[in-house]
Amino acid sequence: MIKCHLSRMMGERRLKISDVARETGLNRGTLTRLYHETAERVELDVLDALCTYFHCQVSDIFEFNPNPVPKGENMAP
Amino acid sequence: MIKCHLSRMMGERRLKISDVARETGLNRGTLTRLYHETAERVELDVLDALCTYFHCQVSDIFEFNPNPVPKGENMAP
DNA sequence: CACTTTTTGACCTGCAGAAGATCATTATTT
DNA sequence: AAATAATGATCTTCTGCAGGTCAAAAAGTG
Repeated sequence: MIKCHLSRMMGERRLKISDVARETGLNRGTLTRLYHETAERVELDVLDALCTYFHCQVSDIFEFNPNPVPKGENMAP
Repeated sequence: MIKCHLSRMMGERRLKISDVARETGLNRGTLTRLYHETAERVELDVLDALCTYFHCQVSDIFEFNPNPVPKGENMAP
């Protein structure tokens, strides 16, 4: 599965969704979906804006995990 | 800008669009758009299927290029 | 070479999901 | 406590991929 690390990247920088939305101009709903990993698609413009904003690569935001965690494990609150 | 390396990855393996479409089950139109970099969004399912198929990471397929090539340059044939 | 098969690009319609806006609830500030 | 900000949820609109088809181009075959 594809894992989105936006929440981690924001956490490391102590950023709020509203901060990123304001400073990137991206839609807050879009960021919320990426943050909570409920997004099922990504606009390349959005990915571009995030990479620019975080000065990072695509791989810092999206990671392919060939070994998804089995259900019910690693679910610490 | 976000660069898609699908054409390079396919070229290295001498794969045709129809090969990848057949073997991944992905829509040919979708692959054509990624191949020619006319796609403006990516379904995460599609990205997952491509990473699985090529045994690669997201960064092998998508790259963020903070220094896009100026118009009219590097446009060999 | 001509003929067949495969691949490709282009186009169309339907539809899934992001964009954009709004509202109620919850945090945070003052 | 009151005011402000942030968030989650929900709704409508709109963009562009999925899926299909068609004609042209490429590759394969006798």
